[in-house]
Amino acid sequence: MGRSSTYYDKHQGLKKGVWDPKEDQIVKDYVKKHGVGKWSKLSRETGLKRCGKSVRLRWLNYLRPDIVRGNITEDEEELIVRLHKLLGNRWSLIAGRLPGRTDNEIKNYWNSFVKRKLQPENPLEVPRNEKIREDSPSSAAVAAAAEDSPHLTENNVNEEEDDHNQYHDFDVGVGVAVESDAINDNGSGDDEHLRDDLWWNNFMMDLNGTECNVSEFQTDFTEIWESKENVIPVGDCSTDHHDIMPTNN
DNA sequence: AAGGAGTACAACCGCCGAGAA
DNA sequence: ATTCTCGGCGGTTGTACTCCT
Repeated sequence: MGRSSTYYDKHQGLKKGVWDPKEDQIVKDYVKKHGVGKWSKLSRETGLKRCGKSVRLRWLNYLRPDIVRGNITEDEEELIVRLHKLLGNRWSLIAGRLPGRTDNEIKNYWNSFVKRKLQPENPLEVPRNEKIREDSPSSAAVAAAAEDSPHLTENNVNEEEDDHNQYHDFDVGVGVAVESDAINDNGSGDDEHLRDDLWWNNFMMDLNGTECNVSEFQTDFTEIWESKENVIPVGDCSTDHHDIMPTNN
């Protein structure tokens, strides 16, 4: 899947393309020892022939221990649709509300699946390959969201995004709350949570001043998550971000 | 069985902002 | 004050895979 061939950037002597298991292990070992961040330093010190950006991407999208593998669940899909309605293409922020999911994964998911479903001419058509996905997403959920926001069709997503540009001043660097032991060893994991919560708090407060109705938004989540079993009740928005996620059994 | 079309997703690219030098 | 480096983000690309005809 993805890019198949490995090749070298002759200008910089950097390797590109698919990662092999040895490279993955080097990154894992380094992070375990030194924590995340300083990706360029990682490359230099380990002799990994990858640029820092590439290493960072590999870690965030594939190697992180808290990554959730598998298909997007119905619950997650509902959340994605509603968060996208609020935030637009702010994938890192959306991913920050879906523990274990990456912005890349959500972006791919949206581009390949949800947007197609939101097309008004064929909103509920099931894609051919959906049979492959064991827990295929809920068409009803997406259709309902499309009904809520019929302006969110493929043709005008960019216009919608302009409406969200008002949020660009926020600290968006808190998108993903990393929870691995390695990160906590480094002392940054808890801070990440705190900053995440702070951001979310600010976001909810600022939302009050926009055309989006924050109380309506909160009601939506309450209805969604409290209607399911084993859901932690939605508290105020200063609580941990897991407060809107069902517990895992 | 083979070829074409559509899909999933890993990875790259370009831009931007923050902090260091 | 300016330049450089690095990390982060969203957009896009490219290929393996799957299904349909």
